[in-house]
Amino acid sequence: MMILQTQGQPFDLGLTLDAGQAFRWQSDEDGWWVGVISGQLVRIRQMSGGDLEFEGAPGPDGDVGELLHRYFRLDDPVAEIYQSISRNETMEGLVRRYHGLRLLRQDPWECLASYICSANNKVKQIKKLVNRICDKFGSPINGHEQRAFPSYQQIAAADLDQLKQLKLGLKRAENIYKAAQAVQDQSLDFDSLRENPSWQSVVRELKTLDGVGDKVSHCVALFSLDKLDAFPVDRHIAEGLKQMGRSSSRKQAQDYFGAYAGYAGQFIFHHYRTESG
DNA sequence: ACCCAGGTGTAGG
DNA sequence: CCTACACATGGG
Repeated sequence: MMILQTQGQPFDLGLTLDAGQAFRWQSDEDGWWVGVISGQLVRIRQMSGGDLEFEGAPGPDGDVGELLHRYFRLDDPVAEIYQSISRNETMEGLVRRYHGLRLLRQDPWECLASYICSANNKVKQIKKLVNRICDKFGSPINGHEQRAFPSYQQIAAADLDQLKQLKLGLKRAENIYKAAQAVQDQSLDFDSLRENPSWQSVVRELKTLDGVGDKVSHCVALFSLDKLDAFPVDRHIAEGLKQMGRSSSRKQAQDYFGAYAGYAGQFIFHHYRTESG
């Protein structure tokens, strides 16, 4: 059993994993969470002091502790971020109430494909679709029931008809398939998008894909490409902004919240999703 | 049966 | 810039 220290910083594992940004985590008994990161099965729970206890075999992408540290964005200046997004009393309240809610740094391809599935779906349904994709096309993990999220190479090489048989709805099978081709032929390059400091150009690139509009492109930029000023607006966030007495225009909200707007959005989303407005 | 869901694309003002 | 609507699927 290994320990990952959170250094006393605000970090709530369950809140973060259950806030509708990643779709493959399952809570076990006794507060354990099971998920797959970089093709590696990980079991993790938060101890009473706040530190994280985890187990998982080190894989080709290195030490699991380092993977988790990266995945959970433990380097984020969270105190500064929470202060920065507390721009009004409502936000102060949300930051206090959901103290320890964090953004994740997900794999861009998995994030993109998952959020193509997210359009006009409930979180519970998105989880089902994503797990269906894994069960059908993902590589098995050494003797576990779970499978990895399929690589873009695996999806690009898949039979489109088999992908369609997963009943993903709308044109998601085609759109995910075409997105995988784009990543494979490097017309879409996640590494350069991550290095690009401008969320605008990242969003512009992502939106050239079918099934990727304003909302999904901002989610991918925020949740996987380190664009913390990206600001996805879905129906919950639009409702939250309205109740905050603000315009639900994405751009206005983004300007209002500033460099860490995406963090603000996650608090708003979580609150108005779970409290149903 | 009707309504909704972390929207998108298209068509028409 | 805006609004209106169809779209596939499953759950309440």
